[in-house]
Amino acid sequence: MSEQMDQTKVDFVEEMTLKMEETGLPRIACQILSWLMICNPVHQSFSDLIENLKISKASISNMTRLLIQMGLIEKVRIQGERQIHFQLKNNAWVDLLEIQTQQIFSLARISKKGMILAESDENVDNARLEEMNRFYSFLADEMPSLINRYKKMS
Amino acid sequence: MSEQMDQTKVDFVEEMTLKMEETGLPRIACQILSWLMICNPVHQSFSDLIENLKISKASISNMTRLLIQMGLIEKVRIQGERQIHFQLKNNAWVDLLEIQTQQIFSLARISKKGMILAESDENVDNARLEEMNRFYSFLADEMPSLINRYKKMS
DNA sequence: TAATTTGTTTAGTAAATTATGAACAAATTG
DNA sequence: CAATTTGTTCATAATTTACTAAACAAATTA
Repeated sequence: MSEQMDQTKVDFVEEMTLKMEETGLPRIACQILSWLMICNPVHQSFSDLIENLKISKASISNMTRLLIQMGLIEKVRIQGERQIHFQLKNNAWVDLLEIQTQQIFSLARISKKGMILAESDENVDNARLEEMNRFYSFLADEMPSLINRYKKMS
Repeated sequence: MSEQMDQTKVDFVEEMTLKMEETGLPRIACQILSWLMICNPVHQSFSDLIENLKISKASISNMTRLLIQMGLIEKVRIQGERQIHFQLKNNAWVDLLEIQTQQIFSLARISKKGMILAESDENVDNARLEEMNRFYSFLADEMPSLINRYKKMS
């Protein structure tokens, strides 16, 4: 029973890891993140991660730092335990989308800049830059309120 | 004057390329895409791209194929010209977001699957999977209508 | 303070990706 | 049909990234 559940967990980690890798995140970061979705307890030490994911200490050090920088996980101190523990942050996924929304702002800004530059050149057809800017300006407007709408749901 | 405008274009291509590279797209694909935002005429041949971007024929062949697969650009035949030409597709950016929305569907599905698996194990705290699923289900619901709202704008 | 545990950093390797020149194939022209 | 142009594919070079083992530093314990 415990054995069987472990296999189920391995499968889940593998599936979620594969999907997350598509975003460009390194494999081991994806494995750690996926494991932290389903582990028991919710916080895991270096040795927990080594044992369950079969990865090196160095990778854990590096990839947890990356995930912390991204705002997806956090370090926690557990009463009576010497080792550092890691756990998924509350609101990790919302925070991630908020960061990605910054890219949308950048693309709106760049396309606007291009429009202004191209306006002074009558040989350049501005339609492409205008369409890009119209779209990303729309998203830049809408994403924050979309996210707020989610946050206000209880 | 033409010289000066060229420099402005080079700067735009460089800035947009740097930003697009953050998404993980190869540098040359980003350069082609950026150039196709501002070139005159809007369609460009192999030799146009080689001349303006200083990149190899082989890279153009490979990276345009990638951009076509992504739905961002298209091949066009120009009346009286032998060479294939490439141009930015209409609605490229909206189409791109629609593809990215597929990822959201996947994450909603995976987290749901995890919830179901974890329910049968009383030792696993389901809160993390539930939060992830609540968020991506929300987005999976909302993104299509957000995109439709944009499409209906005139 | 010596011994042990814990975590980071360094250094090196393995693997994957990106980009190119050259060979090749296909189409067009004279 | 020979010569030229056009675009793809192949082989390889260059770069980057991911990962680990081992060295190291810091903290804890005995």
